[in-house]
Amino acid sequence: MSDEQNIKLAVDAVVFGYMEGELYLLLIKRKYGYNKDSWALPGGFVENGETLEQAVKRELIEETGVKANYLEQLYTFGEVERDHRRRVVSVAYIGLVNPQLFELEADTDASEAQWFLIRELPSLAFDHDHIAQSGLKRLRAKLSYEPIGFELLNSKFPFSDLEQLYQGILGKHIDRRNFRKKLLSFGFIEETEEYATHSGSGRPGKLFEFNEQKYSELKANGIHFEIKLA
Amino acid sequence: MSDEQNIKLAVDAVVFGYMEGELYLLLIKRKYGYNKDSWALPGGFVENGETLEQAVKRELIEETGVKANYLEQLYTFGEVERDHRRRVVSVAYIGLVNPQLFELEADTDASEAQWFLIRELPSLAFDHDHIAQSGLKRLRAKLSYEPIGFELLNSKFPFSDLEQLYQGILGKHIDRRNFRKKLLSFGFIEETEEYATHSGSGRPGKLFEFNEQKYSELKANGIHFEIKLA
DNA sequence: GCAAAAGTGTTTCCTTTACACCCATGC
DNA sequence: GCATGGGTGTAAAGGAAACACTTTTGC
Repeated sequence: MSDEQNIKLAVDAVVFGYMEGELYLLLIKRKYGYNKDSWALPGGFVENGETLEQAVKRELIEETGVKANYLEQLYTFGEVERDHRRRVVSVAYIGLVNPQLFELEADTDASEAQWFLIRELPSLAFDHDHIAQSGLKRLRAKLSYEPIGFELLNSKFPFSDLEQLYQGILGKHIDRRNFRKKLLSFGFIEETEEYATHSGSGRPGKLFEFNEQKYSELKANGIHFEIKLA
Repeated sequence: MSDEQNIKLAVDAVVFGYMEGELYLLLIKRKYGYNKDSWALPGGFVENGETLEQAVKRELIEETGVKANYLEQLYTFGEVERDHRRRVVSVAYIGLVNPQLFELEADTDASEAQWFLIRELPSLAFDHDHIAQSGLKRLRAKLSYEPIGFELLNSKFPFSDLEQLYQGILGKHIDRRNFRKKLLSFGFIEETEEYATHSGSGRPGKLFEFNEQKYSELKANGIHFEIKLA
């Protein structure tokens, strides 16, 4: 029985980054084989001795040099013809990364790795357009009912960064006062004594930091968070 | 290269049924191989020419005779040691079924198929306990922010059935008046002119039906549904 | 001193909750 | 006629939304 008879299992990563008010997606250019030279999501086959999550992390590092500190399983794509060469089922993950923390380095299968503005994506190999869109949809949904997104920022950030992040990703205007009131009311965002170094004009804002532990505690008790999309 | 070198891909189904105020889980007794005679979730290997969803549907029918009218992907379980014999990664689905519509028939790999009260589950083969619990958690979460659950009832049902279903699954008391008001306010539950045939004592209630189309339209526009768990 | 962003409270509105009595039916 | 579940409205409380002026800084 040839290899052609078996279903191969792969993982793909939809990794988002955020810089200066804009959301980016991490893509690689494939070095070998079918779909060579087209842009695609980082990913690859799962090896026998590793879990799915280990596989994504490994592929991400190999292909881009990025180590995602937030990873969550998105969906498993199992259409029969998603890869024309052979049957491949792929488990997709969402990752969040602060791009400033990594220098992109294409290593193995990828000849290039690059951040693309989310609203200027090239067309992607296989069904990766579809996977990326699902990822984006999930990110938006999740952001609006769970305060993730701190992974996209520096560990200390002015409040306006958070605002902009939310507005950027959700594509909506958010009332500054209500947003700040709400997020601070949970208690997992803490004020530090530092101030932003003036990154332009205007009054420098205080820096805040995310208290992951407090967040986990609250979450365990059923946090109730929601940013309306109106 | 022996078969042992390849990862096998399976699907498993966490199928819920609802009868007389109680939530049930559909289990099979395995006929062959390792874990023979222990209870397990219906499921099996994905074949090369079928999608994941087709595989679940096929296995469900083969092993239990049940045709789920609601199926949603739950999660993909990829721990290395979840099956001690060889590497198996499993894509789990949640299904909802009105048990009264089917006679259980174990067919191929299963020697028996049976509905188990959710609070009296036997211990299951492999990591199926874990999968089942994830499924239950998801069902509860989903039920509380999206009005699924009509698949568990007859197509025409008295309002009290819905109430009981919600209370049964969420394990909480719900105010009858507020619940009815809220659900009817969406407009996808329609009053019929029929009345329940007295299934006991008391005044027979009007029968309602779920208008799936209206529901889909609303959902597309971003429905806002939530049943508080307090 | 002016342009740019940060910081801050109050009022209005709407949604959610709590709550109790009458009605139809079977026995 | 009584036991059982069905049907219904209103008031109070709480959370979300709308909204504008003052402060600090760089230039």
